[in-house]
Amino acid sequence: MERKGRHQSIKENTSYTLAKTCKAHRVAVGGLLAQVSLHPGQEMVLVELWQDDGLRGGELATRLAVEPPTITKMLRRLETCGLVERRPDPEDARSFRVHLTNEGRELEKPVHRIWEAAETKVLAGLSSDERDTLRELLLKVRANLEPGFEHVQKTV
Amino acid sequence: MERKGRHQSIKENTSYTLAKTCKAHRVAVGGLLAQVSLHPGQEMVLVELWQDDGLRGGELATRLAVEPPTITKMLRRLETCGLVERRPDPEDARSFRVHLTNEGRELEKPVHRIWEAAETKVLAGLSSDERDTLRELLLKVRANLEPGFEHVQKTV
DNA sequence: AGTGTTTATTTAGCCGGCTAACTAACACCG
DNA sequence: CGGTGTTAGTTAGCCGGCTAAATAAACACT
Repeated sequence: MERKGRHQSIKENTSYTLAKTCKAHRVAVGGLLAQVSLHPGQEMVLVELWQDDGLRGGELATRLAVEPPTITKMLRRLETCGLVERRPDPEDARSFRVHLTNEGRELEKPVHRIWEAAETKVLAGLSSDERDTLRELLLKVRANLEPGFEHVQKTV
Repeated sequence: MERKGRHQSIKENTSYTLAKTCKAHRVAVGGLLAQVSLHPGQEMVLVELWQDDGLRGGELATRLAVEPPTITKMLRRLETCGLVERRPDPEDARSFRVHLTNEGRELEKPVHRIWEAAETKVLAGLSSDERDTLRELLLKVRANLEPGFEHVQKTV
């Protein structure tokens, strides 16, 4: 019976394990982010801005692989918190540029430390080889799932 | 400079890649689940019920690693859709049992197929060894992150 | 120039998820 | 028996995410 698939239950899927692992990860990071009064997801906006301040709203949405309305609301809240500010785009009156405030810039190190703590927890008990392998495999999977994301294999 | 950590940017973290990979996965599965009018996350409730019909609300929350209010709202919606029904627990008047309706049961195969499609997409281009390795590594990471989740190594 | 189309963003409203605060039933124990 | 504390769920309200529909500026073409 049930000869169609390899799996008795969805729970056997690697896909399922990926989802559950990620949920656990989000919970873990979320708990740490609360220390700096950030909600899970908001740090991703800041990561992009720390790298390239002054992005346009649409570009942010693209980079985060998120729909525009999500950015609208997140930016409103981040602006209310005083972490970013929106400035009109001189080249296009439809657009705006998102800039970090000093307060936003000051969060970089704390959030960096939080992500390092998460990294440590995630990789605990894995050998150096296993860590590299996991990273490479996740990048491959991401390339499979995310159109437009291309994984360039590390020079091995 | 910046001798403290190995990473220049959070984007180098395996942790970051895990989060991004999972987001892509959620989007992919979500797109497919729309075919059966399910929102991402709802299928997890059904997975538990397909395995053990008649669970109590609290038990569902525990298994999904979700807070009770989340279950309250999800069940209300699933009930409205006619996929599950709540029946009073004869042994405890505070509690209730969640039972699948016929309609809920009928979703098992379609959702199963959807997850298999996702699985195929996730694992595309990975060798059999790589697939096993990915699965094992994800389980280890999950065990690192999720208190109470223990990964029993497969007999190798 | 004027009309039509495409592009950037917002609004409204829904869903999954959370915390905090509340209610109601059970359980225990003096 | 009755009071106290614990346990199961709900409500309210917030945040990240989505879709559909509206707005408004830029562009494109006659």
